[in-house]
Amino acid sequence: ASVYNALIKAHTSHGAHLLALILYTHMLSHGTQPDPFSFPIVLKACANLEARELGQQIHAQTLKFCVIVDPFVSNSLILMYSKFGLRDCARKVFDEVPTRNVVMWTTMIDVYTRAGLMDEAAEFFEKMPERNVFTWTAMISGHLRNGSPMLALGIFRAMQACGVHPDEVAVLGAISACARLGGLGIGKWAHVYVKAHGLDINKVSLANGLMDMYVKCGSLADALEVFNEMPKRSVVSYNTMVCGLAMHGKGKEAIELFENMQKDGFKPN
RNA sequence: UUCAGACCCUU
Repeated sequence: ASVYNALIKAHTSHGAHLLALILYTHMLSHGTQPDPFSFPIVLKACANLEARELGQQIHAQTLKFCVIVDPFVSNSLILMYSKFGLRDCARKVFDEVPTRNVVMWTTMIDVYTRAGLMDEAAEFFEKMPERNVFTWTAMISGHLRNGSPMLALGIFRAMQACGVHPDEVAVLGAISACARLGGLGIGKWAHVYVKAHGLDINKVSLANGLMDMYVKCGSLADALEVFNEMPKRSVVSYNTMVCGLAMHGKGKEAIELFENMQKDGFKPN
């Protein structure tokens, strides 16, 4: 099965989910049994294709072929059902797992925040035995999605108070909260934190987030500095800066940058 | 050989 798994995985990572599933059924019909490594790959493909019937069939197969409940498989089932919009099914899988790990708890929190059920998310957050940076960031992103940047910042602070070190995604959440609140002071602190802790500022989304924060907090000069120092830019980087210049009354500079963007080979979207 | 925060950050 491991040879098939590698092949199936190669297809899913290129977005060819349907081909992956065809390959999987080919494997079954040729007498090769799936192993616990097969299911997460193929369940994710079902989730992406919203293939509900097949997903349920494969759920049945996990019960048939797995002697013990594999945490990777359980989590993939929870994710798949939540993508189908079947929150109760996701919850049922979670409730029936004998030993839950931090990934499953975090997945459930994410499911609830996406549904706007922040009370349920908070309840899970408090109940769970251990939390890591993914868990904390899921709560931060959840509050941002649901229009509570103040609460997002509160969670970020609590995370640090608990001794969990923020990574790029966590800091980006805090930066995004600052942008919405106009909190230049904390935003600058976050920028310093990124530099001081060697977080990867070359991650385009992190630099984009910093630029956006500076623009919205009224510091165009800082935004331009981040932009100029970016080794790699995306079309979003240019959009952010063009809009930033325009919002700050620099119409001419905005148009110039818009033209430079096209010279750099970026097509306006 | 397999899972979670990032269909995110700009408009």
